[in-house]
Amino acid sequence: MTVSAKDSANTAEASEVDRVVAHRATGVVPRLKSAARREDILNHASRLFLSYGIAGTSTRMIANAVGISQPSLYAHFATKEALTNALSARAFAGLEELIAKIRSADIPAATRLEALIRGYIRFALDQGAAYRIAFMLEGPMHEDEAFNPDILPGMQAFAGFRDGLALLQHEGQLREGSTDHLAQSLWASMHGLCALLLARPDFPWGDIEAMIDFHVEIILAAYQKKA
Amino acid sequence: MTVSAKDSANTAEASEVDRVVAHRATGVVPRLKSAARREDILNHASRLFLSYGIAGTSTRMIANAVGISQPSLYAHFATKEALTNALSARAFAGLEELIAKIRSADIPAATRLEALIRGYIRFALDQGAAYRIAFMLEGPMHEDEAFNPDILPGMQAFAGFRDGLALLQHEGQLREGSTDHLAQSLWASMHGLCALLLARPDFPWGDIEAMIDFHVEIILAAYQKKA
DNA sequence: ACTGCTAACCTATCAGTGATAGGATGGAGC
DNA sequence: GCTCCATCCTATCACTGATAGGTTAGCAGT
Repeated sequence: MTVSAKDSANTAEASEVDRVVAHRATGVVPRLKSAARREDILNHASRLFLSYGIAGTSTRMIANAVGISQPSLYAHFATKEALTNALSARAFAGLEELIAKIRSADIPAATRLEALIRGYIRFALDQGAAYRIAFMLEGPMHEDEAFNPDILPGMQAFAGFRDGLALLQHEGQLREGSTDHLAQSLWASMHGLCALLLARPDFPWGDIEAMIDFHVEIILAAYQKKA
Repeated sequence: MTVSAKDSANTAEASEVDRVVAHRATGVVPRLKSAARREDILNHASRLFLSYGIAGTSTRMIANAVGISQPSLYAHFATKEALTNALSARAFAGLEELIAKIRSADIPAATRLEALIRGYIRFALDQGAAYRIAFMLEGPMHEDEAFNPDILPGMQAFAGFRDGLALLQHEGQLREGSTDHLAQSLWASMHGLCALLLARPDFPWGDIEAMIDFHVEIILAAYQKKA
């Protein structure tokens, strides 16, 4: 499957390569300032990751899409992993913003928990590639391994989420107990659905929106303060 | 990080390579019947996956560990993916058995749900490599893609889990509603914790066993029939 | 005990991958 | 017009998964 995916990727990118080469010949792919080129790379990588997966997208495919040589990528990112982490960081900044907005939003406290949960799930499914990078890729093998600061963005977003829960708990909207335990447990419940939907889109889920609604209702009831 | 992992893998395996080469010279690595060799390969691959990850374990590392040449692996498995799937299948047969045992166990119906949940979580954490292969690797990119029959073992285990829930529901132990929705939602809740613990062992989880207990209690209450 | 066949296994090699070394070049500032 | 340096390139590396095709160990039949 990996092979066929790579093959289809190559053939699918072939026309794009031709186009880019043609552009190079006529000088249409201009030199860009570092920051702009960096964004350019991230945009193309993001699109390719969605089509061919992260492992299935080679640095050469990204470079071809951008219209530069493969080694030129390394002027902006030390490794392919750094590139994926940067992509993840950019996306997670959006989630952090969303969570902060919900946390201080002018909506009833009673519906803020649901807004947090639905916001998280929507983000994960919309930004599948970034979400995979932060929370689903093969990371360190042993728990005593050094904490990788590159995936901090995801952790920061989670911290914002936990703070939101702490506030809700203070307002009496969340059930009692260790806030850390509650945050991690709720995180797990949300992540489970997102991760399975992303990893196994071929599973017979039925109506996915209905499934999400069902799950959200159950975990809402589970973590909300008992009436 | 991938690079360092690979490097440490190579150096760590170096002594083993030497040992194997020495064995070859004296003819101590014998020819094995296909089935035995296949099990041999799976055993070594399983061990290596735990240490270096799936992507971080090359076919040459596996072959060296077994004591055969790298191409010889392809007499038993068409691709590396087929090898990992076979490994996953072997492990999931154990989960299926466990679930079937719990389903028909001579324990009170009231505690059978908890047994199912704890059995699933324990299996996922114990058989981390196999679990990753079945439910956490980058799979098909689009939901309309052909269902991959190689990961059937995981799906079969889930089917057994769903049947167990259907029985519990019939006995009045599970809350009402679509059994499929309930099974998928509960699956998601369990998977979320397992997936996060496996993917991010470097997260400050605190006492992991306590975290598991906390999560299990919450989802038990969420899916059990209301008293 | 010899022969022959087949499964098991090997070496050599392939294209593709992430990454590095070192040289070319074009545009901004004097 | 000249210089300088950020930008970008070609050439190459070690390693990966995978394939082609030849070698050999060991068992079956005589």
